[in-house]
Amino acid sequence: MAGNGDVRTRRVTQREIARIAGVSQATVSAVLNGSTSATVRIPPATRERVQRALEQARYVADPAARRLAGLGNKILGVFTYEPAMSVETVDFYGPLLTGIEESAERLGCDLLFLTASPVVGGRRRLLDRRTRFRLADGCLLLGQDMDEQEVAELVAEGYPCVAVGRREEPSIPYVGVDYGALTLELLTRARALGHRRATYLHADRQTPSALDRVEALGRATAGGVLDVRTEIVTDDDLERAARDAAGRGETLVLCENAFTAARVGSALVDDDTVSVAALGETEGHAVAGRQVSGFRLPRTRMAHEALTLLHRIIDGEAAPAKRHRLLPGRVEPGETLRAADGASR
Amino acid sequence: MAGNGDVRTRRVTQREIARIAGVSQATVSAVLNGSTSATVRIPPATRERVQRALEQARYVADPAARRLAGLGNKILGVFTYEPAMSVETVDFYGPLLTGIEESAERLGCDLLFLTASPVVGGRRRLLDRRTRFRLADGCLLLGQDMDEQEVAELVAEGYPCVAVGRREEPSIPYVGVDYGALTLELLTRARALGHRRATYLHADRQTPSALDRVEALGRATAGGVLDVRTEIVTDDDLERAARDAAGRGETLVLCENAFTAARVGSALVDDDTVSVAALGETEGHAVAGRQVSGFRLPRTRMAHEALTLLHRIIDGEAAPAKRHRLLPGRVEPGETLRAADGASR
DNA sequence: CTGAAAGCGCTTACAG
DNA sequence: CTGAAAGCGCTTACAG
Repeated sequence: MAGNGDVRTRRVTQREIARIAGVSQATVSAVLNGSTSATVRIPPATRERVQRALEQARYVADPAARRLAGLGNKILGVFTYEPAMSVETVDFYGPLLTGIEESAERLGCDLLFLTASPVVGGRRRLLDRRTRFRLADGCLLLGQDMDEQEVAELVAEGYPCVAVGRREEPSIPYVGVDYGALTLELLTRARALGHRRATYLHADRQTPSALDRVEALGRATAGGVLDVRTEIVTDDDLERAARDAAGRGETLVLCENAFTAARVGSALVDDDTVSVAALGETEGHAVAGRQVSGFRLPRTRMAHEALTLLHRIIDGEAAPAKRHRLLPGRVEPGETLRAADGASR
Repeated sequence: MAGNGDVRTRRVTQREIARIAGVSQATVSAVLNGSTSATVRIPPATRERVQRALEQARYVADPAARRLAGLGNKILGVFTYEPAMSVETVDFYGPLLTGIEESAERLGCDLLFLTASPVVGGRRRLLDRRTRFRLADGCLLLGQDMDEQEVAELVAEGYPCVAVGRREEPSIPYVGVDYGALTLELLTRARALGHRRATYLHADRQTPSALDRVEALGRATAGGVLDVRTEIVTDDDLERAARDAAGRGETLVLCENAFTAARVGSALVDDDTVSVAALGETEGHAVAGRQVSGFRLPRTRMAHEALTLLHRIIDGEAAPAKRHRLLPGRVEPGETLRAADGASR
């Protein structure tokens, strides 16, 4: 069968090293692994002889064999529910990938990107016969639209995973961003600028971080910070909904992300009485030359923390209580959130 | 030893499936592998029973065991001599990564990024005890500054590799860009615009593609297309060398890449008599709002072709003659290469 | 201190 | 048609 042929390459094994050094294969293994067992103490002379043979023959352990024998390989899996390096998604994934690569290098780990997993219904299947994450010591999970049940199964089996982004399912370790705190901070700022009533336009996604934002808006309303109406809109309805909000005399339209905020901003560009802000990363997004107000998310750091957490879990060093982290972000004041009276900020 | 502990997770094996289905483990393997041997013909009834057990127990083959048993794993290694996903290098590697991910998905392969290999003297070591590319069926090699000898050793051992970028060492398969043809095309264009004498400022790197450019310039000079002087400059000397060229009455300064071209362009921005062009990718580079003249390189396609070639070599399907490919690029006319008389193009 | 042996999960001739 | 057996390269108790 093509693509499945014998790919063994002639290479140096421990047996060969043993022959050269005049010891047993088990001794070579012991030298390599720093004499694990307390009983095993190899005399310096033997050790050196083996080391020399190792160097000379350029021995490299076969990771498959190590793995099969029950050892870790310092390989971390990366599972993305959608392509991560494509032109469309690089905005979101790019900073994460930067952090992942950096951390992997620092931790001395290789990265297995599970690009082969079949895409069913627009997202990759994690639990599939063809998914090979088991070669990795553990796996990082990236993507908005994650099947938490699947991940929970994996975790229950004892396989180390860490999600990037908050998860509901309590068994799943994650590193996310504190959208609740960011949302509240932005609203507080809006209030200081004179805003009293706002509308949040969203697509009603049920991801944890989407829910965090809605929940924070509710708390802000209840707490008297700002009176926020929420409205579920489709993509086609965005501009209409924004104009309606303006018609009701609201002075602020909040959007789920920079893209929708930019569209709303464009639709209201002639209306100085309405501000716009996104409850998401807005770097590089502008309306009529004005930086969109919103958040700065520490994406590279998230990746870094997630990989570090994964590494700890693999090492059995992460107490369950430390498996959930929300990192703080920063509010980007931007230029589309202005004073409520229409004056420039 | 931390980080090296037992990472086996309790999982379903063929033996377990065999027990459920009431057959031998070997039969399970035969069913899974589509009855390779001609002698093996499993009756539909048995096959179905096994299939059901496989589904029900969510069997996933252990890639390490498959590998050890001599089969391919559909894992392609990616070795980059420098970080590929960092902010500094994403310009160069980004389009390559896009192509790599796409192709891997299409080929049904996972990607092993060898981020763990130790960096010695500013670049990653390929042949090192810690390098785990052997887990992959083959390996893609990315980076300007490649130790061809090392790679040749790997190839000689029978390990499938493909380099991105032309290589001198004839045993190394590669997919590169035809810098020679691009350089000639740009010079021909310059001649049509009235240029007769130019200087090429370069750092005297000895990479194959750097040499291709110099060689093409030599041919162009010998062939009477354009009289090109070449000058080796350090980074600090760039502006001085460019002004000298102008002083000698040359009308065109050629640079190695868009960054140096932009610097030269800035230094000569007041001098309408001197044009600037880069013998490299210039997308997104401008001087005083003018797109830098140069090349458009098919980086995504290169990655795609390289991965496809690697896949073929692994399958034993690539005739040695087909292991070297130079793809055509496109000359980007840009706005910094103007008519030699200083008029706008 | 060191070697022989079992076992990790799989494939692949080879007997029945 | 199906099972028993050897072997891939490694680790790890366990005997000597």
